[in-house]
Amino acid sequence: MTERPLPTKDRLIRTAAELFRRSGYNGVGLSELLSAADAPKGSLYHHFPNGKSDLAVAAATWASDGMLRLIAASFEPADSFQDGVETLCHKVAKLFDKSGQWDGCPISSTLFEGPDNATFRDHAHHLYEGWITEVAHHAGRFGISNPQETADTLFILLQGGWQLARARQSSDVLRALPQKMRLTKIH
Amino acid sequence: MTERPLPTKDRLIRTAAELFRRSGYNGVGLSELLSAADAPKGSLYHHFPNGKSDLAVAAATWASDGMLRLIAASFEPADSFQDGVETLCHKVAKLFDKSGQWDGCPISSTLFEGPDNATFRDHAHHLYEGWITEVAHHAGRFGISNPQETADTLFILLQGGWQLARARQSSDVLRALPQKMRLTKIH
DNA sequence: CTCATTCTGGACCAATCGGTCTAGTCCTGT
DNA sequence: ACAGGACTAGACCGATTGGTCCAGAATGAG
Repeated sequence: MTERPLPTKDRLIRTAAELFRRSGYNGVGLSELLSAADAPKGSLYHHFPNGKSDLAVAAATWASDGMLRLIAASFEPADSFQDGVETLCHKVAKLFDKSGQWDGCPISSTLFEGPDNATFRDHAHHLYEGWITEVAHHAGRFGISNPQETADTLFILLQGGWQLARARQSSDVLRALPQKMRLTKIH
Repeated sequence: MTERPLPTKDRLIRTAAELFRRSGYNGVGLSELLSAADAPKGSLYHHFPNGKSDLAVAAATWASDGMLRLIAASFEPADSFQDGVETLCHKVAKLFDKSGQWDGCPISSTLFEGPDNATFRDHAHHLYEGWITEVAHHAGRFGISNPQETADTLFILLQGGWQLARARQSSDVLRALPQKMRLTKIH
């Protein structure tokens, strides 16, 4: 086992991402968070001077980076755009199953709540557009005619599909997405 | 003006639905809720013995009924299923704009948080399937070959579209949904 | 070894949380 | 007129919230 102690800051970010995804920004108290991360309060406010909100932004960014890596890992070795879509949806479905079939989208759970802070909204928008840009890049690479719109569609299907999967407690919906996507516009 | 005083119970449900949609179940305190509804605490616990959670279920149900009426109002006078989809997406876009382009889905904001109560999850599932069943009914009525799957797709597009619209602070995404739907499966 | 900096540990705080409880008001049926 | 249930009003409660603060441990540079 790689029993790496992992620095406190990273431990905070990871557990924050996990807990916020499960219960939402307002559903997680600092005490619960700190005990889960096994860190004292002083460390939190040392690494994140603005406390909970700073940590939430960091956690959402970290989670978003993971998604970007998932997208890249799906499309880079793919033979076609449709092939990448298939792989991505499959990976997301696995992620869903591993998350206990209940957690929400890490970004919306973390940033779409809490203070109706403009910073939160803008950051969420920024992260989402990052996903879409990454998908659009690959769409263009595979010669899809309207990469931006195609990326939008995939994003919408994944978000909506995740929501329905959550309600049904089943990843079947997510696995069926590529078919819907195929019928959409990949000529 | 129809200055109907509206009974306390209904006032509680309506304001609860509104506030939960905006800030999520855990983002709204009883004090804020009660002052917004101009009701004392005693009334809440008279009408909803289990307090906040009972109220949340009632609020989500009320909001869901509104959505069911929106679906019916879109498909009943329609000339075709695709026509109904167009109308529905248009209506939802208007709703989005009227909500200040920030509120979430009333059901997920209210029930997908809070206690990881099984009751909440089941009720959310029940309400969502109600929407889908209603759409599927109209899809069948218009001779769509696979009404259930078509209804699923529309639900997914609306949920995902709403999410993206929220991030972009624009209802354009929602208005563009019918086109994606058309390309999807209506023969 | 020494000193400065970074980081940890946790006591402490006011504010707010959801919830309980009871005294009183209002409304309705008789 | 009066009885009785439906409803309101809000004081009050213990628990928990996010946040502050500082003493001290650990660390790295000279």
